Amino acid sequence: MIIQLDMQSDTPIYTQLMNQIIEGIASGKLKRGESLPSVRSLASDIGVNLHTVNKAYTLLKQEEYIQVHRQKGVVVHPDGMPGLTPEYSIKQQSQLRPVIAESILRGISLEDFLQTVEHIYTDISSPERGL
Amino acid sequence: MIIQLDMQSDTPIYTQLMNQIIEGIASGKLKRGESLPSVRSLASDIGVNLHTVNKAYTLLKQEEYIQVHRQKGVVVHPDGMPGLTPEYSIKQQSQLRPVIAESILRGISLEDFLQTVEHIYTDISSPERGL
DNA sequence: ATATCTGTTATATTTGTAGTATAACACAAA
DNA sequence: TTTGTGTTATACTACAAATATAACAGATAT
Repeated sequence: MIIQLDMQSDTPIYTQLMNQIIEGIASGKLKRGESLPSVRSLASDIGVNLHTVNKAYTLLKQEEYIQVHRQKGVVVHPDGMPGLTPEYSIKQQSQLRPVIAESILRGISLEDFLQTVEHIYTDISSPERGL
Repeated sequence: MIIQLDMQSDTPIYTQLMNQIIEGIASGKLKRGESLPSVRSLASDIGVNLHTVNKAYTLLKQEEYIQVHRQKGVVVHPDGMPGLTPEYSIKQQSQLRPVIAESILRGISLEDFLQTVEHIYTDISSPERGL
């Protein structure tokens, strides 16, 4: 999987990494049990420090999106992803609320907002598949 | 308007302030031209430094959500809010994308996600009105 | 066995942001 | 002239992000 980083972004590198891996799993480009690069090789590839990658992996592990074996390396969680937990539901709503509020402030209708969401949703879940 | 801050949150205070003022405007609790507390009085009220409030106000001014007069103080922008600009559209999508990706990863259907969004949207735009 | 490749842990350092603490300036109203 | 605005400047502490090395622990290949 190709990782694209924006070093000028105010989003931390480890967060950008997490987001891209999450989107990779969500889109199906990364499948259950599939291997991810080692912390060192990925760090080397994208030109960042080992610890930056390690932080992203550690957080993804905490959320049970990936598994880490001491010698086998890092793999997408083979048992599948966790579902909609109460904790995630709270996190999700606290992430959405400010975005929705600002959109309302700018006069964006519910219908338009839902359409934007739907567009992004389908864009992520229906990637160009080289079948 | 009552401001509620979470000093334990990893969201910066000035961001929490911005979010609450934005939601206040979005909900109609804060109306066009309505006065906001001075930087000093608000800072004193919520127990933070003058500069923290000033930073929130400065950013809200940059987005044209409020107006700042040197002596009259701070008011909600009297000319109304800016609409859906291209810049905001990009910002909005970059905020939504990671949330949507993670929800897809956790198996949340488009319909369920849209329902969550709709719930938050109506919750913000239909506050308890003491008419 | 012994290199080698994993993740992991431990320090230390640099850089930038968040937040605080004072102080002063510019301007306008009382 | 005093007072209350926003504004600006400076300095400081605290913390997070990121880097730089180094070493440790475990498993695999040679």
